[in-house]
Amino acid sequence: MTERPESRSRAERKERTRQRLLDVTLHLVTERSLASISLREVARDAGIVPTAFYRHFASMDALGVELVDESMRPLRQMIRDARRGRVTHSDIIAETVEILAKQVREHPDQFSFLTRERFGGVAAVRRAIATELRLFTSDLTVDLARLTAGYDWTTDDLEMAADLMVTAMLNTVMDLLETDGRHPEDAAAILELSERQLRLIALGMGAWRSKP
Amino acid sequence: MTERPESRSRAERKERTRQRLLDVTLHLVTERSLASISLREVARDAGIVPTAFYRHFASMDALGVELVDESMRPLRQMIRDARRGRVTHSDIIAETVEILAKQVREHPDQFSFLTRERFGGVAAVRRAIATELRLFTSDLTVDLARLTAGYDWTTDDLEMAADLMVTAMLNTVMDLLETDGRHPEDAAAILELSERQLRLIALGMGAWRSKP
DNA sequence: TGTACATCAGTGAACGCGCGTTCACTGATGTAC
DNA sequence: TGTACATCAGTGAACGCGCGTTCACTGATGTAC
Repeated sequence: MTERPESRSRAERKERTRQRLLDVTLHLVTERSLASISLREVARDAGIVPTAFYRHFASMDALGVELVDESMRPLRQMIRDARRGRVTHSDIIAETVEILAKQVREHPDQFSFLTRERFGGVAAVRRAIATELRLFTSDLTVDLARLTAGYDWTTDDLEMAADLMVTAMLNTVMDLLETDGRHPEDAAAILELSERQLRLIALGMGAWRSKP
Repeated sequence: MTERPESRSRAERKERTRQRLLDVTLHLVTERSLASISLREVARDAGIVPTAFYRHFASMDALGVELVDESMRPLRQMIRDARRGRVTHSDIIAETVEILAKQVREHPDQFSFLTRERFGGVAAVRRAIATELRLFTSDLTVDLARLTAGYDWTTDDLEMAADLMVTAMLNTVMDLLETDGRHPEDAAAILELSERQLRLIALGMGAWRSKP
């Protein structure tokens, strides 16, 4: 009845090793860039011999691209939370920043990886992140369209505003990650700053329609 | 009368080699991150033997910190241009974006280095860039204070707005660098986007004072 | 259920390579007299 | 101006190390009969 981990199927064991490789790399990448992490180092930390790495990934770059997918999960979860949140909270901006803070707190390694490698050395990884962020901006544009229904905003203008908001939020994420979690009062100040910035953008949007 | 380069003084020759090391690294860093560039590679490209590198810098990290100083020069020039520009141009935002585009066009390697290593692997370099950017935001805050004289903006709020503008402009820089200069029409679209975003922020600032 | 064979995740030795750093050196430039 | 010595940017051999990748392998798990 009670199976010991060793008795799992070969496929399960392989999947576990693969996941360990991803986890270990994500952990290493919080302190140094992906480009400076070696295949041997990752294999060592995952408890396998370097050559066994190739049973799972063709190269560290390939692993990096997989890691983008995995790291985007909390971001996608964030969008889902945000859309649900809007039903329960009267202040959309405060709610959004709260959700952002929660996701960063719960998945610091993933956000660290994404913001760090966004302009890092590996082209394939950079491209994968850019694509995912564009999808994120897209979703936000749709939400903004819903909120500004009735006003004479063009899709292009909404996209522009969404892009600015995503930029501001990514900057918030990077600031949050730099506080290291050792100074909670710093984190609170950053979140307050972020909230004010988003509010400033929202005010700008309110004034926008009266302009040509 | 006409001295050949070989006849320069020892101090001059040393300075030239040092500059060559910095130039060569800046060029290499546009394609890969600083952390993945080797001392030997830099020495090779600069035309000296690896051991001679130590006559100029204690390590690649030390060279990186020097490079921050050097790369910040176009940014400082930008501020000077922007302040002068305000006398000659009626539209501050259009002028600012023009100046930004000009500086990025003229010094792509420096901007590439700064935006890339801003969250890169070398802690000392990251810190040096953060410090310089904070000074940049400071200067912008002073300018905003001048522009909003008479309104009831607090310094804290001005700093918040300046921070958002700097964030937006850094994002513009990164987008510009990604177009590679091969598609001038892309660059024009990015600059138009940037201008609209800054205008949105300015509108927000106009509406801000009527809020608590 | 038992047997014979196939699969394949992980092993371990070996390779050639570029790395950072040490060291004693060379020879042109600079300085003191 | 000429000579004797000091300085020091750059040289070249050497080192030990970790790297990515190859290869033939092992032995537990899976499959066919």
